[in-house]
Amino acid sequence: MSDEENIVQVAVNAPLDTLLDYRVPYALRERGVWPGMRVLVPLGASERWGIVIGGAYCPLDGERLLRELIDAPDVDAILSVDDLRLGGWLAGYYHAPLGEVLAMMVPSALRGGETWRTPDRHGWALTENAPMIVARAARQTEVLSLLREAGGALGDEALRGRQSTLRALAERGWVRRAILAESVVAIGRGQGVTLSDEQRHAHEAIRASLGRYAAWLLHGITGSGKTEVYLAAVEDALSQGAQALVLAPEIALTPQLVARFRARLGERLVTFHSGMPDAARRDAWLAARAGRASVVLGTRSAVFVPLPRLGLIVVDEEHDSSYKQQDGARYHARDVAVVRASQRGVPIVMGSATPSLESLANVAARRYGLLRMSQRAGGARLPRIEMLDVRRRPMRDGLSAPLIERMTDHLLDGGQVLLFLNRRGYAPALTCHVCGVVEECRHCSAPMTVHWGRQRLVCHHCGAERMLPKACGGCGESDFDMGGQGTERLEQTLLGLFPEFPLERIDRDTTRRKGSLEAKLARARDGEARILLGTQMLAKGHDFPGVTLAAVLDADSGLFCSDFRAPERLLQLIVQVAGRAGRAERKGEVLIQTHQPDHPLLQALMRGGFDAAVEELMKERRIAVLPPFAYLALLRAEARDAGRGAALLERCARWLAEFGRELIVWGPAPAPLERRAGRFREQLMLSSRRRDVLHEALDGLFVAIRSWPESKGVHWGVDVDPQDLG
DNA sequence: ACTAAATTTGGT
DNA sequence: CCAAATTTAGTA
Repeated sequence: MSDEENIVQVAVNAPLDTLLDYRVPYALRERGVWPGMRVLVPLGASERWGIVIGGAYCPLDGERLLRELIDAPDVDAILSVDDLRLGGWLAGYYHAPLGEVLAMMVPSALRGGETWRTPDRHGWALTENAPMIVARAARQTEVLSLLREAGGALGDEALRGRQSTLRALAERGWVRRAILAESVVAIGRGQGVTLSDEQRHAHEAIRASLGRYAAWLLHGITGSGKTEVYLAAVEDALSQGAQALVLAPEIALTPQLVARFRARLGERLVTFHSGMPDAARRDAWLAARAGRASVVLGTRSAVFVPLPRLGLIVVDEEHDSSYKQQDGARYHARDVAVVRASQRGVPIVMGSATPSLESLANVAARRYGLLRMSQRAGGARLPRIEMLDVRRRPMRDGLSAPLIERMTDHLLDGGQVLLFLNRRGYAPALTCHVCGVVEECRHCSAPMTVHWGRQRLVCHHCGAERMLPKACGGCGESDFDMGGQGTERLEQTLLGLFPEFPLERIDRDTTRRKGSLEAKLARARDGEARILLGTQMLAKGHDFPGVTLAAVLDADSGLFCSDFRAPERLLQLIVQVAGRAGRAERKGEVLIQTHQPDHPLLQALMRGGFDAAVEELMKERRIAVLPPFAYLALLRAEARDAGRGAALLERCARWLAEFGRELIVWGPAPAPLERRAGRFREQLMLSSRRRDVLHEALDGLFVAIRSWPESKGVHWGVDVDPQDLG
């Protein structure tokens, strides 16, 4: 066939399990079409975008004619061979369609028809003397930081509606008109920073591994100065002319990390996270791709930012579960980062004060090197952790008398107090005191949370809201019981107990408005707020030097939970919380309220700290054949009517039985939240000590499922290495 | 995902 | 009984 040379395989952005072949039309042949290029293709009756994977030499057998590409607007491939290789691994490992994976690797502003090589794009650029903030000019400060985040310059289209602000800034000489292809200002290497012995040791190990693949776990307690090590290693990479990729869990939650990187690396740094406008994300992505930006600091999705001269990857807080994507291709950014480092032959540094069991197991298996830092900068001491046995103690809305006493001591002593309660709202349920009916979400099989301030019931799973009922729907009486604690109720209790001490509640409900989190954190840091109350949110990566007492109000909820990772998360919370208390000269205290003081995990923690507690968790995981001693995949099935999902998974379980003892199958069982958003959810857990067996089983199973009648009308999918089983 | 085709539902 | 609603198959 004479057309052989002019046929390409395309990974179309659609949930297809194969690549599709297309003919290259006459008009596109001269310029050529090659792997990594974006192409617009006909698919059924519509048009879709895809990425060229390669040439095809053996098109469809049979006489059916291949269809032609509609367009290939770019002059060059948008994804490099390296990018395609990473995407190929991702699609295989997470069992996601290649076309969807590759689309995910490209920022949304470049996914459609807009061409990305826009010569002479006009915009605005920062000048050298632009300040970080402009006093009493929030709009100007915002524009300056937008420009800074994008690498120093942004196109007009990304700055629409800000023309008057820009004109004001231009008059003061802080911004100027610019053509965007030009390179941005670079500043020199940071100086005057002395590393401690531990930091120097870690830094030297990483430096010695530049230029080849090596994986490092930097296990450093809070305050040991991990960021300084990252910065030193990044500067090493930059001085060799390489680029660096730095991942952090929730960039919006860690402005301090961004500020420190920005201060040291200046305009060579771009940030990349989901809170940025599409145009700014595209510009940061293109700046990295063109080599104009040397360092990319971003969240999960930044793991795909193209870096032609990649020399180092850093993953901060590697244990954090927000690295796991929870929909679509359910990838884990830390694990993708390790694969990327290995494919590109560069070192990766994963840091945490509370490493995941998976990473610790990789250290034990000698796949990762361990770098430990156990000294706190400035000689600050780690706080004492104390268990508070609350059995038979009088409780006042979740606060035991000894805790209230201890809080009083610390507050009168001038200290700050930090309280954790991992449940927002007023009360976790509204129960009729007469007939016992619990107000449930109409779409989920879960009780709705009472939000007193808004006088509403809110479903924390699907977000549904309704008015607080005046009378019980079952019996008509209006005598309700609101047992249990949420942060909103605790706030009221604390306002009553300690009216003279300013309080700051930090959870998703009180930080919804833009900038309110920053404002609250600032009040917490500078000591204006004396009592800090919040959810998980408060434990992540914030420094509160004035805190002398921290308390975990309900440890038991982490000890008895159907999710096998809950105890690990509780341990991480306690140790992270401990790191927040007493960082300055004052020694801190950590209190853990529990009804289970004899629980082996808590006992181990008291006896031998984090390491002993980890050993305890490892023991349990080994016996139960759970990660890191086995690999998991969760098959999910969702259907409008009950039973159909289970029927499909039932057949899957039977089919998988052929793999024998190498593969353990649990279920099918209703998902922890059986009914969610109006659909019934079932799941089947697969576990194997051998990763290859698990993946082989999944590959075979998917081919089989598509031919089964049970799969009709059922939404099904797989989550490889699931984080939470919900 | 999107769309066209096939099948079920449902109202007069 | 036919039109609307819902499910299913296929995409090169």
